[in-house]
Amino acid sequence: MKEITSQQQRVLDCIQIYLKKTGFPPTRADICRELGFKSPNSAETHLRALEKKGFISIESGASRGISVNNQNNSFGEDEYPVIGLVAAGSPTLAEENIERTINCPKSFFESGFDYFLKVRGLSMKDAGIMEDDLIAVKKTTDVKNGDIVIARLDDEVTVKFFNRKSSNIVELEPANEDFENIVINLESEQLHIEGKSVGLLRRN
Amino acid sequence: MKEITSQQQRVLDCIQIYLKKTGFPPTRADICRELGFKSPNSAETHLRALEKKGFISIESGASRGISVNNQNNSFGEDEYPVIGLVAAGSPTLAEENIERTINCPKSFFESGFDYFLKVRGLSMKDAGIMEDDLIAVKKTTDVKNGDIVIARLDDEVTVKFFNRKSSNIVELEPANEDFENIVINLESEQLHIEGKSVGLLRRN
DNA sequence: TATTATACTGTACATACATTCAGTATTTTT
DNA sequence: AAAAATACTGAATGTATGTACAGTATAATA
Repeated sequence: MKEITSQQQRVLDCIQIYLKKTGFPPTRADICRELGFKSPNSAETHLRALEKKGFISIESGASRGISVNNQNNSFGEDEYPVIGLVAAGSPTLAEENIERTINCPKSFFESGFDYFLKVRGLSMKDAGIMEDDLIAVKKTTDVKNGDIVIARLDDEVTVKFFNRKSSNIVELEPANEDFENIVINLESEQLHIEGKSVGLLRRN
Repeated sequence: MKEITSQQQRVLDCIQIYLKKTGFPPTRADICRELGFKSPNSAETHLRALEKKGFISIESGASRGISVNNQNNSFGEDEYPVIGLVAAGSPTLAEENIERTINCPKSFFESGFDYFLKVRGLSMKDAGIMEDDLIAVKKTTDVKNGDIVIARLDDEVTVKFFNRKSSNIVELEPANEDFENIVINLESEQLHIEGKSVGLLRRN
């Protein structure tokens, strides 16, 4: 996506506002009226520039044939992948790990998020995380004590409470008395923090 | 909103699919092509019928000037109210009970839903429902044993498992050993089923 | 320095489109 | 039994609209 000029941005905004207001795209004349242009060709050239830069698509010959391209990321407008909590291996966004995608507004979980993780087992049940729940995961290594983190030890991926005991000792704590704390000595073991939970989605 | 005929529904669906696919509404000719009509007037009359019944609006003279009216309820396209679980009184959609609204696709929870209910207390914690969780509630009285229902007894509203023991006896079962079952004799007590849980949303 | 992109005005024209009129037939409502 | 709504075909028409062509001017690249 190339750079956009301020005037082109005005035209793009105009299209989106018009769409929201009326439900269909503007004509060249509509854009001129909204932005004060006196020639339909002013709108035309801006539209062609926006098309060339990939911000919009224009259906040739069709009246009002403008559509705004909203593919900001590779997963469509608001499509987020659902990844199964595989016992071995990191939860990657590789296609073979994606069970499906869920359409969900970007701002749905406060701090933004990157994907859904489907939970296996009941090790976090006292934290209200049940089997097959979808955890909204934000990819980050910046975690604090008490955060629910997605952690990888060797090839094992788990969801647990994070608790740094000292500079070298981290405990991963389940929320289920049937499970035991995992104590990790960072000097002898490798711990990867894949991200943290910023929300949860359950569908009955 | 008046009744819609099956053919009118096909036209309405056609408009929405076309919109999703192209980003702008169809022309009369487009509708004919999609649905196999041979005269643009077939589309025209259906559009006028849909307009008359309030399903769409038509901007006179404008090409592709069709917009779909999605104000089924008073909360905008995809805005769902969040209602606090008030100890007394039914969870109504009265404005004073609405804490805020959440933007969320209509199809987000499988069977559709009507509002979010903010949970108070931990009586359902073993079912993974924690304090301040938002339960997606579908307004219905059609509940089965094992459903998580929003029930009202006198002026008390609770979330519990539903269990009909006999034609006159219903038990509302918490998911927490610190709480006890509520046994209701329908002959002597009034039980209102406000709806049932079709999902859950938690935001950290 | 030449060229390309940006940012317009203004005119013109073919066609994409909405819309009306004239029919036919079936079903639903009054 | 009459009237109105539904569900079409087919033809005709005015205009709404995309788009090309001819200019002017400034800023950004090469």
